[in-house]
Parts: sequence; C-alpha cells; structure tokens
Amino acid sequence: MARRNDHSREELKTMIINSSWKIVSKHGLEGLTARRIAQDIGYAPGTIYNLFNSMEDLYLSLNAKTLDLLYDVLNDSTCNDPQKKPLQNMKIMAKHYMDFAQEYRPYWLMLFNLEITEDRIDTTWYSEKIDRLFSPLETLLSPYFSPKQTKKREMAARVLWASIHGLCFLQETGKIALVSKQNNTLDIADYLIDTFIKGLSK
Amino acid sequence: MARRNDHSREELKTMIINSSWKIVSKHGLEGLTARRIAQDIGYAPGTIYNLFNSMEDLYLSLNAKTLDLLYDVLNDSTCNDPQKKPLQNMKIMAKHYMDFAQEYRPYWLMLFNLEITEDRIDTTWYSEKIDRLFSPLETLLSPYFSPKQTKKREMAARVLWASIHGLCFLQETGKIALVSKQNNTLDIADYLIDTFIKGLSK
DNA sequence: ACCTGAACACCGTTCAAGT
DNA sequence: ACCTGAACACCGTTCAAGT
Repeated sequence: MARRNDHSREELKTMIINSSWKIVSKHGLEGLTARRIAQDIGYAPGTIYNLFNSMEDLYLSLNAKTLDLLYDVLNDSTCNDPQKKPLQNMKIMAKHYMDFAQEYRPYWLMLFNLEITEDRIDTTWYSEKIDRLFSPLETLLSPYFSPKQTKKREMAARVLWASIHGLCFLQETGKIALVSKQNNTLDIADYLIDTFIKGLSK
Repeated sequence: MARRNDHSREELKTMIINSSWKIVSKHGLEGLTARRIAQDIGYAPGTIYNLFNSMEDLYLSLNAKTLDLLYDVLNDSTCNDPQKKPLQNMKIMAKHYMDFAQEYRPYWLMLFNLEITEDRIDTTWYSEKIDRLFSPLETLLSPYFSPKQTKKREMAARVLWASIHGLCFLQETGKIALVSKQNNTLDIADYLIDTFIKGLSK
C-alpha cells in the first residue's frame, strides 16, 4: 500500500471529477458513490477524502462544471442574434434553459439539491458563477428601464429568471401537471414572458 | 416473538406517520430512517414494510399531510377577505405560501424532493391534492378573464403559482441570492404579481 | 396472521499502518 | 508524504423463524 504518486493532486482532482461526471450520466445521481468513484479511478475510497473534504464538496465541484456549461448556453443564445427583438431573444433564452435542463437533467437537478452549499466551505466563487447567469437576461431587459434604474432592472432579471426556473423545475420533476394537452412547457414559458414584459412596458 | 396484535393496521399506519412527522421536526429530513421510526413506535424495522411498500411510499403519505395543511392555509387566506381587491388577496396568498414554506420548511422541501412520485404506486389521489391547490388562485384571477376563457385562466393560475414558487424555492434553499439588501423576498413576490397582473390587464 | 431480528448489500467517513 | 483498506457507525430492505 501507499505512496504511489502516480498522479499529482491536480491530476487526481480532475480524474475524480471526470469519473463522477461519467458515473452520473451512466447511473444517475443516486449511483454516484465514493466507493464507485474510487474503483473507477483505481484508488482506495480514502483517497477521495484527500482531495475533497466530503462528498458534498465534490458535488459542489460538479455543480461548478454544470454552471459553466449553462452559462455558455445562455450567453450564446443571446449574443448571436442582436438584430432580433429582446422579447424574442428572451424566449430563445428560456427555451435554451429548458433544453439544457432536459439534456443535462441529473446535473441540472443537482444544482438545486438541498443541503449542498454548506457554510463550512467558502463559496463566494460559487455565488459568482450563479450571479453571472443573470447578466445576459439583464442585458435583454435594458430597453425597458432607464439607465439609472440599475437595481430595478437587476430585480426584474432575477424575478423573471426565477419564474422561468419555477416553471421548468415543476415541469421537469413532474411534481405538477402544469401543462395541459394543448400547451407544452415552452408555450407556457412564452406566455409568462409575454405577460411579464407587457406588465413592464405598461 | 411476534403476533402482538396490539394495534390494528390502521392504527399502526397513523402511528408510523405521526412518528415520522415528529422525527422530521426534531431531526430534519435526513434524520428520518426506518430504524428510528421503528424504535420510536416500539416495533421492529420490518414492521414498517408491512404497512408501507418502501420509505418512498411513506414519504408520499407525509406529503399528503403537508399538501392538506398547505391547502387549508391557501384557502383560508383568500376566503376571509372577499371585500378586498384580487390583487391584494393574491399578495396575501403569496405571503402565506412563503410563510408556510418557512414554518414547515422540511416538509415543504420534501414535496419537491426528487425521485418521489414513483410510478409503481397509483398516485391519482396525489395529483388531485396538487391540482386542488390552484383553485383559490384561479378564483382570484377570474376578474381578468371572460367566463369562457377557462383554459386561459387555468394556465395563468399555474404560471403565476409556479413563478411564485420559483422565487420561494430559490430563496428558501439559498441557492440564489435573489434578494438584495433593500428588498426582501416578499417585496419581490409583490413585484412579480404586480407586473404579471399589469400584463394580464393590458 | 403478525411481528421479529438477524442478515444482506450497501452507504460516507476516518485513521492507524504501511511504503 | 501519500495512499491503503479495514473499521466504525450507519443505511433500506428482506425473509426465515417464532408465537
């Protein structure tokens, strides 16, 4: 036993994260265990605790990866169509968010899993990754606010985003039948955006 | 050992549910284990599986209790002030929802825990309990729709409810700092309702 | 028929002991 | 210093065996 030093700390960390990512996509969230990761990377279970404080700490690193992916998706969805109207771009953004939720379902659900984001760890970097997500939507909302109303615009972005997320979450988890036979989730998101923006313009 | 027959099936079932409720409020969600329940009611762990198919089945029964409580809260909050304007009543309802989420935090979170609502169990009664939650809000929204627009009104109720839930959820789980120093969650919910209703009236 | 409790197959996490 | 792997204290769930 011991002192193999096959890999550096950094290497081991990425090995663990990559292995975890693979395991989740193959076996789902509940299939992700320390023992399985250890087996996959060819180390003992204890080794994981040399790199991460706990499994929750590892979950946080996985979430970081997901947030980066999500940011790219949201950012791309608005930057590429500057000639379109903000309203249309918002709908596109909502669609992309919902597509993301579906495509990366377990990772996306993990973001909102309870009891993560423990206070023991310093998570300012994590909060920043989240805050960053709102900026594309804020940009799209700027036509509806005077340049002075920074706080108001910020609030609008967060409220609208949380609302769309609420629709998406309830839909994806199947907790609530939001959608009747005629309407799919996308129609419902469009309806929310239309109504909200109308309310803003009034 | 065995064949005590101290309690009927029904008695045992309520004993288990009551004990679970007590355990969650004392030790939180993660403190709820089959072994702890068994110890609390003075039976063997195996007995629980005589009454419930699985722990998830038991969770569902707990959720039923929570949904009933929530329904009462939402219903009372609107019925008692019929002279007030719908907009005000909606805000009151949102406040009550958020208060409920805070007061019954672990039970409320349980409602949205993943992987519950399995298909093995017949859960039409469960869906009905959820659908019922929207009716008070639908009633409040009726002034904004013609009597013929039943489907539209229904959709509006679900979208608005999901949106408020989204705010509440992100806030309560601390995933996203929606609230800046000036605004609390309640202000934000009011803002959403104001804007949405303005959009509807337009 | 009802209930037991030991057993099975797992968990996350720790830490003395090896190299 | 790094890694092991056995050990600790748990899980949910099952089921032969008792009354």
